[in-house]
Amino acid sequence: MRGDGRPPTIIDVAARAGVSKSMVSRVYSGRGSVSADTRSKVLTAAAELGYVRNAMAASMSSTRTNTLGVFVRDASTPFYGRLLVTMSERAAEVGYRVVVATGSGTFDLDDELRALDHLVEMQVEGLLVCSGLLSSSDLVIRAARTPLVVAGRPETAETVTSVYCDEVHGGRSLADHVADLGHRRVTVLQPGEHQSLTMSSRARAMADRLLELGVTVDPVRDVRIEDVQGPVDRLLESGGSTAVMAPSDRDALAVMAALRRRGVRVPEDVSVSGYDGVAPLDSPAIGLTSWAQPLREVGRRAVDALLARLDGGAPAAQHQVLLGTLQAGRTVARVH
Amino acid sequence: MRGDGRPPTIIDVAARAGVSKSMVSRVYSGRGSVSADTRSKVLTAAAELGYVRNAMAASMSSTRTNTLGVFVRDASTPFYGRLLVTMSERAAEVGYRVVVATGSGTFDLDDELRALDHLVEMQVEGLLVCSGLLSSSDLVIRAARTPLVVAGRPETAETVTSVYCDEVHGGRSLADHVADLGHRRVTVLQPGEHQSLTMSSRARAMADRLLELGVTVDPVRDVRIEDVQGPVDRLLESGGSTAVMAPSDRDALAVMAALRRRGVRVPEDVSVSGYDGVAPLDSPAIGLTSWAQPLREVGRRAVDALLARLDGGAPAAQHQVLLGTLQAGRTVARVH
DNA sequence: GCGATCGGGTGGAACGTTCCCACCCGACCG
DNA sequence: CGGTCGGGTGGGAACGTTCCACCCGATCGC
Repeated sequence: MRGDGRPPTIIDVAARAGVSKSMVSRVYSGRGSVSADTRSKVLTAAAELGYVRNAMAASMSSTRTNTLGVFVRDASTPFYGRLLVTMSERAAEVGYRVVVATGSGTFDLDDELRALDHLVEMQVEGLLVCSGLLSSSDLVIRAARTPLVVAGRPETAETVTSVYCDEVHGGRSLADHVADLGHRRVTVLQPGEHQSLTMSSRARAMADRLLELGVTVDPVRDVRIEDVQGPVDRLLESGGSTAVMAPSDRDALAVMAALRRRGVRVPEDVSVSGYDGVAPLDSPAIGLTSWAQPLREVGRRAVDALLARLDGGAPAAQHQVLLGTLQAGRTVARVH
Repeated sequence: MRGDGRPPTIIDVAARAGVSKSMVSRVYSGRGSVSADTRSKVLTAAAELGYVRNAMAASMSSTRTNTLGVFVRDASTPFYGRLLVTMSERAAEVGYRVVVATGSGTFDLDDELRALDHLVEMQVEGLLVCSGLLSSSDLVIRAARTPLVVAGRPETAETVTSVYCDEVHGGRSLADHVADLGHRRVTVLQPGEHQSLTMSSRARAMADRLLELGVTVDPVRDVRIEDVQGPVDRLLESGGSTAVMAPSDRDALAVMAALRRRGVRVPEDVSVSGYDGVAPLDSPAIGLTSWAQPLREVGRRAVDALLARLDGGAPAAQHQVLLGTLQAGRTVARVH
């Protein structure tokens, strides 16, 4: 060991074990052949010294990091949290490490781009991006350098692979369910495209389908979750709609809170539906009616798609579209 | 640029800009002085080449990574998710990067230890650990090499710094609330210490306080969240308790689901309380009565405590204990 | 019995940065 | 007017691994 306080290196271990540093490297990297005798000498010397391998130096030298970068918009939400966990699980299964960058509610576009660039600087071999905010062109630039897979939101750019759910199918199916239960006039919350691509498209699908079915739609456009009270109050004043379809579970919860504040019962007086099907709102104790996205499947497939590109063969870009399932809860009641 | 397909390095940039590699390094690391002219020459050359800095090589050479490692037990839960996001936010504020490792529901102790060791191998300068599973002695060993802060669970070891909430205060206060509302017989779900240190101690505090107040306690020990139906059924048969206190919001939700399955209304027939105060159950739409832990504060302070140790001065180990606040919802009703 | 093969081993050159030291030169000081 | 200072610059030695070329002796097929 060196005199100073720095942690021991393979050279220190080699000296103590009486072998060359190459042997220590072989023991730890698992490449090349080592006799049982040498291996145990190295291992005991390492244990005595308290040696731990320097993964950075290793990948610096081998120019392989065995690491995937995951960016999620906000890990504290169940949607992205679930995606993050499945991805890191799957990556671990196939022998990759994961470096995670997460934003938060207050994160803006520049922050997200910076976080993404950080990941690239850390020499990740591939990038998994989960965010509705980043624009396609921003991603294309980065995808030129590092293989990139977008998960959880549609992406049609040629050079970017993506795995996502069919928002139109989901929105229409959920609208079917609401109409089936007898609702003839429905308020649909429709965020703008600048707020979220996924939410606006699923909400548009809901409205379109309802109209097709002859249901009257009260559209509320560009509504933000913080001020959902106003639209809800107006809905109650005009008194027409028997149901509110929100573009996400989170929005549905906000609507339910606003209704409750006015003494309106869900679903006896007004029905409410969400979208995403995230925990814990799917619990029977709450019973939110929603459209469940197969997030585990999305996460798993996104990792696999990225790996396929990394391991060579895979075509430049492929787009996998998954379907979800109806989560029929208690917040949408039958009307007569 | 080199002939092969490898990404450009500072040497390539230097050649193109007509300066030495030292200059390029200075421009990107911000250390040392560079004339405005040289800086712009370097920057344009870099842009033309599509150069991105290799963060690994940089920290390899400087033996400083500017990176903190965060381990959370399961990022998909709101509790750990919140902790993770606040920590990464705070770290970003003070100029550190974060490498995250997350387990999942199926993660066992060995997996957690491996994940922790991975983080250390990646040369993080400090470790933030959020998990009720890891034993104190496992952590002490790792803390010897890398400064380590435990967040969200009590830790009394000498060499480990910790930031956590006072479980006894919280448990007792919540018990006070339930007793105040007139409940004279209460079922308390008490997990074993091997399941979770925090949950078992808060549950014990609840039971103790209720007994002090002359309330009859029906203890249910070592209950697991999957089979909460049995205890709930027995409670209904014996018919004594007017309230169930669960050791977490998640457990409370499971109890509510089990009650509903038997046609029992909450809170009209039986009251239920949780613990943690996590989103989205704190929404007025749901109104779960709980004890809210100041997770943002825990996360922020944990990062700051770690930084204090890194920047030298801080004492070997300090333990910060925070208090929570009552989240009075609607799931615990007044009884007469 | 002899070249080919193979398991086990060595030493040194990468990998892409940072950091230290040496150097130059113009400005300022006594 | 010589000496000192400091901004700007270049060269080379780290940093801790992996990987490659090479070496040695034992076994193998013929």
